[in-house]
Amino acid sequence: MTTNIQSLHFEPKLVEEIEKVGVLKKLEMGAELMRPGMPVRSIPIILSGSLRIMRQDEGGKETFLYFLTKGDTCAMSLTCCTANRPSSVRAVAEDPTELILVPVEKLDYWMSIFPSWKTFVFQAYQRRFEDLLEAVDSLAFQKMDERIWRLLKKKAALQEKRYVYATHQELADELNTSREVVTRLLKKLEGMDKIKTHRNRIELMLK
DNA sequence: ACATTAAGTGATT
DNA sequence: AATCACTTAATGT
Repeated sequence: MTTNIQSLHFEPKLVEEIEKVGVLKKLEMGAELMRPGMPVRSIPIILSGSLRIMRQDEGGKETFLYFLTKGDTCAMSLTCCTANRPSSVRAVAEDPTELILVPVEKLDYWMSIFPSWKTFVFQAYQRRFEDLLEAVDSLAFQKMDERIWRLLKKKAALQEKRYVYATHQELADELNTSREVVTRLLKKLEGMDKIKTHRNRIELMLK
C-alpha cells in the first residue's frame, strides 16, 4: 500500500521538489536501512510499512527505541545530517517498506522557504521525543523489585488491611514474569523487613 | 497417609 | 530476569 507524497500535507511546490530530488527506495521485510557508524547522506520519509529503530550496545545487544511509520521521518537522521555525524542507531524494516530518500543538501534550503517543511521537521522531533520517553519509562519499569512492591502496596491499599491474598504465581502472571522471580524478590523484600510471606498471603509491614 | 498445590533453591543462559 | 529441574513445606481429602 503506497502512500504518495501529496498525502503528507506539504505545499505543492515542496511536493514537486521532493519528487524531483528524492529517491524512492523499497525495503524487504527485515532489510537494514541504517546501522551504527554509517554516514548519513540523506533523510528518509516513510511512505508505507514501518521501520524499527534500535540502539545497540558494545556487545551488539539491541534495545528497541521506537517505530517509524507512514509520514514519519527520522529525527536521528536529521541531527546526524546537520551535525555531519555517523548514525548511532540501527534501522530495520519491520514490514515491507517504501520510503523516499532526500539528500541532505536540500534540508536547510527547504527549512527556510517551505513552512510546511519546517512544521514537518518540528513535528518529527516532537513525536520521536515522546516515543523515546515511552521507551525510557518501560525500561525503568522493568525493575521488577519496584514493580512488585508497587503492586503489593496498591493491592493492600485497595482493601483496608496489610494482607495481600495472592500466590506468587498469580503475582507473576500480573507482572508478566516468572514465579521464581517473584519468590526471590519477595524474599528480598522480606529481608528488608518490608513484608512477611505466608502461604497464599503476604503481610505488608507498614508502620 | 497420600495427593495436590504453593513456595524455595541452584544451576544455567 | 527467564527457564529448568528439582526439593521442601503447607493443606486438603
